[in-house]
Amino acid sequence: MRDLRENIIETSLELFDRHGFHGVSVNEIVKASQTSKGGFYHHFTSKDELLYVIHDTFITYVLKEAQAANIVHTSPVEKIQAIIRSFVHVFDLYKSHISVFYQESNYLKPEYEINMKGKRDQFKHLVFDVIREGQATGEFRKELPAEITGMAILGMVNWIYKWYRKDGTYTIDEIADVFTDLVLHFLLPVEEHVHVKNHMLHIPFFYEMK
Amino acid sequence: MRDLRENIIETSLELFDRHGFHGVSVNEIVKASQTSKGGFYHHFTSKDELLYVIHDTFITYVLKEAQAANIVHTSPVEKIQAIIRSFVHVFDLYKSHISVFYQESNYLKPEYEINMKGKRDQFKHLVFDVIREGQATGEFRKELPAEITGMAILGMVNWIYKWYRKDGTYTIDEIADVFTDLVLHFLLPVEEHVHVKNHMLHIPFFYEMK
DNA sequence: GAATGAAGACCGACTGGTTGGTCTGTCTAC
DNA sequence: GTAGACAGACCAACCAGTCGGTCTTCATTC
Repeated sequence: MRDLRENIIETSLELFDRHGFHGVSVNEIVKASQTSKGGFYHHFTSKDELLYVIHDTFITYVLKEAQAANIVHTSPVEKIQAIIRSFVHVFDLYKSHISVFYQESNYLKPEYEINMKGKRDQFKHLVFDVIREGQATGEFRKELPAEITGMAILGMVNWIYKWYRKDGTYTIDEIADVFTDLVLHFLLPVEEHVHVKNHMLHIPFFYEMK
Repeated sequence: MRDLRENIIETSLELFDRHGFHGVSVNEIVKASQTSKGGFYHHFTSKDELLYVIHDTFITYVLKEAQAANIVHTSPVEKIQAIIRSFVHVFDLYKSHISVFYQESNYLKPEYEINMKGKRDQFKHLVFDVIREGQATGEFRKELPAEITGMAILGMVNWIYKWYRKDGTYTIDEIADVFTDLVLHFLLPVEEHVHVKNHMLHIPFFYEMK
């Protein structure tokens, strides 16, 4: 029980993940964290603030990773691969944060919500921009509407929180491999696929199988 | 105010969509529906049952559509197109049902939850099976793991509820067009893309543009 | 190096308001 | 006259948050 604040966050995370934000009362959090009402409200101004802190932790991480990938790499093909890879990996690190986030984010008080929405939008537009950039250079199929295609990517990755299990059949790396492959297959023009391996950051695990 | 039961369902749907299941009390539902506690509990045994009814309405529809598509069409390419198309279209019909469903389904009492999970799993496996079938006939890329690929499809489509607006830039038909195109691009072997138009149920709207 | 005191960490009984659900009863239709 | 449809006062449970108080830590003073 080193740091009570951290302890409360982790305990609530488990509880929220299992029963949802509204399925857990402050009293239950307090009991599970082996502290008291006083202890809780000493560290958080409200139950809502706790929710906000959970959200912010993970979304700040995602955004930073994506921005880094955007700077490190130059070609859109590499960028989109790196973004998907790091994005998918976040689910390994912050699975319960993300579950809570998507299940409860619409209950956030306005003052918190504005902050969150900004970061989410930044990330979304980063993805859109990479797609548009790839279309401009001719590396990606020009006929695809960038917004719909972008939302397809965000959707398939975000949905991971619903089904991914750390002890499941596939590792997060394998999922990242497949997702990157799927996305490149629909982004790249058909003629380009012959050369696709030259662009690849690494060869997906399933290319040797079957 | 013909049928009070229907009235209550539709009113709550609007309220839940805006404030979430937990953000709306039975008293508020009752007031908005211009009835009383007695009226409400005459038609529903609990607030949870109302949630269940909302869930069941839409998921039963999705499943029926997909099963029909699975029977009507014979080739996996056609099947997957039809399933995606009908799946995407559900968001036009049942947007608020679906929002409530994904935001609150984990609060469902066990007795309701079991029923729901069964139908969801049926749908999921239907998608998996179509992919495996296509791989068996050689129409789809054999190297892709069917489960991950299937979850990618389910994810991108399910995510629609987060961003689709009836009065948005793109119609639901256009979204279905793009999604079907994306999916076929990653499912079909590269060599097959030259012939892809022969398989297509219809030409996507964006193929003529740009 | 003992005494002082102030600030932060934490405790838990308590409160005011709300919630889902009940129950008695009335009003209508057949 | 009986059964379903609805009304609305009522209730126990519970909830997030408060507040007066204690215990610990540690810099400051003599």
